Amino acid sequence: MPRPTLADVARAAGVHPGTASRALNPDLPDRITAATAKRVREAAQRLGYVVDSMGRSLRTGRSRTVGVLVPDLTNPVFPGMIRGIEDELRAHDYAALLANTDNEVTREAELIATLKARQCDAFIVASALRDDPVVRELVTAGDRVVLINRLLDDTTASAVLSDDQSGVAAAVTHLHDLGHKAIGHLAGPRNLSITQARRDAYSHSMTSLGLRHPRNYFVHASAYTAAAGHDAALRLIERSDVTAIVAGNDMLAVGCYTALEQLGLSCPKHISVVGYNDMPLAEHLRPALTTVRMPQYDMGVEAARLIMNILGASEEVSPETIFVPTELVSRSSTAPPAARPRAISQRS
Amino acid sequence: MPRPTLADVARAAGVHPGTASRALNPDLPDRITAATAKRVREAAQRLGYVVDSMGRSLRTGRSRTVGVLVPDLTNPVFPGMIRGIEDELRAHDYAALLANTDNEVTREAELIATLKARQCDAFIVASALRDDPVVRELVTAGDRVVLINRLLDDTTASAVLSDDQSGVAAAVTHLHDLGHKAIGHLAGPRNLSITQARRDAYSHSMTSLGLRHPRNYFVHASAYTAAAGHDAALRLIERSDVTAIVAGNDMLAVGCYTALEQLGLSCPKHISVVGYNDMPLAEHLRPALTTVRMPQYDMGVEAARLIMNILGASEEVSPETIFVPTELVSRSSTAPPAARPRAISQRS
DNA sequence: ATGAAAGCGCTAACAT
DNA sequence: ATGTTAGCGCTTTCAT
Repeated sequence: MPRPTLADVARAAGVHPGTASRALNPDLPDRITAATAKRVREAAQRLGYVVDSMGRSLRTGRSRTVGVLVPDLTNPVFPGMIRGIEDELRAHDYAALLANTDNEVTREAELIATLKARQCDAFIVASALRDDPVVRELVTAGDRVVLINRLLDDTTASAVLSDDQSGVAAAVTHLHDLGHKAIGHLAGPRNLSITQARRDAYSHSMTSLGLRHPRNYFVHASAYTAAAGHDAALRLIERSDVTAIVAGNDMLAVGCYTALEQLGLSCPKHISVVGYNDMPLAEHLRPALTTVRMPQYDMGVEAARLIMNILGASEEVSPETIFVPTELVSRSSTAPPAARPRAISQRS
Repeated sequence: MPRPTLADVARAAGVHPGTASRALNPDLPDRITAATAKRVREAAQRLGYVVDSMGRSLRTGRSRTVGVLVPDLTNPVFPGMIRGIEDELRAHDYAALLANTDNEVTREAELIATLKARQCDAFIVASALRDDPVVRELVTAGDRVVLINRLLDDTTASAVLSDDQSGVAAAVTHLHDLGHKAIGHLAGPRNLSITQARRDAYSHSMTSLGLRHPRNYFVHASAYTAAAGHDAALRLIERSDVTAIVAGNDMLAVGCYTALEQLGLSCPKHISVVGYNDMPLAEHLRPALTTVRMPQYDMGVEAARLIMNILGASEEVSPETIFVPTELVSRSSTAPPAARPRAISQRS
């Protein structure tokens, strides 16, 4: 026997479909007798009825679905956020439609089109570039959008961010407390807002501690990956006398590790490294990575809450930015500075 | 102006909606004049028309959506698979609806109900327990299901698996070639089919190499996590004289690392460790993990292909099992055996 | 080859 | 408080 329909339930309960609908959606204007409501619910239960979301969506114009765009699911930061998003959405009877953009704007555009075709009510975007044309279009066109771990240049949208200012400050201060003066920064690619935020936070922290930070103390990696971090770390270490590195995220910190290994240097003996995010497995790297913990799950939850607020409001709500607090997790990749050995083995 | 509908396109092209529908879905029985087809397509293009999948689904009874159930997105094996699934599905104009089961059967049941309500045409399940009642129900009820990296006891369903037999054999042989005789196995939880498959493969490999493998040479971890692996590895090392461990997956191998560290032993000096999966970051652990690579992305692609075949067929297709080949990746966690130091520090 | 019309399952406006 | 009715956007059978 096929899936029971609302009409089946209504028939079984001896009422009309409209009544059955109202009985099962108690928050509607017109109320229903407790008795009939009960009868309908029981019939639904007995037949194993579940609403057909297609029929409902077609009628209401809303799908109770939120599109979630991430740049790369294999980056371990995102799964945590997604869990948070999913859990919070489900609590409101919404589902997440997930898509990878691969950091490609064209793919992002394509996916957004697909998601719109599937009638997503809103979008949570973790993949936005600073000048992302597709996402900007989405925001300016009045679609409901929440950014997560990202911002757009020149366009305000609701967003959930970690408090990079205090996070980076904690990292720099931690290294300073250990006795480091020559602290470098391995920044991510320029086209992401977090890169800029963390770099500014680095400069600001160094300045307020009275530490020099000449141009050769920081370098940009071409992506937030271990490989790009490796290349950039080689440049940073060869061109400067830094005894410690604040990496833009944990994957870049991993790149520092492999660069140090290649140069015959050891962490934290010769150079200390601090990451950012506290991704899964960070504590299982060797040395265990000192890093700034970003509450990924909570960020996801907050993003979903923002979206639910926006969807629940009858009028347009003004954009809101939520900063989640960070926490320095001190492990084994940081130690007091020691002299770097004279001869650095050249690149292979 | 609101999203254009098919009627809008039809009007713009000077045809009736039915004709427009046929023009845009070229693989239907009745063909259309090349001229009108072109006219309709151009109108659609011009207006920026995208089909409303709700309307279509309501009419056709199919949603072009596949539910994907994973036990835990933060386990780094799954993102790769999901990427493969997504890419292949999208090539056929299908979307994936993703959900985490958290390894809880009740949550799994709930999610499947939700996904059914959203009219998923099929399911790809990476979360099935050997005796999973919910998934079994799905299979026996005739729903379209493909399992990935999992099997059910007593119920045949289409599945994509890694070739554990040869994968584990490669690991054992590798250790044997290095000179190890006392090779232990750190297995996963008993309620998963891969645990059983890998354990059987271990026994079989040991036997065919003529190696002893008494009961104290293997132990089950309570979950495929680093913490559970840690506990089980302590038991294995304390109760046996193994000089090498084949771990059920990479997370368990990480547990071996921390257990060894706690015991004051070093890897690979005192004990060699081989993982399974070659998850992201495996090469960035210290020591870099020797492991059996499982082509996660390809497995996802294969699972999606199976589903597309099943969905495309007019009749019921008989279940098919695809084994993907594995490859041993030799890194730094394996080396020739050395005597284990006499005194093992007791557990803290 | 195209037009006409019905209907998928649901909800909301209107009627009682 | 409940019944009646219309229609969301699409596909498809039937007619021409």
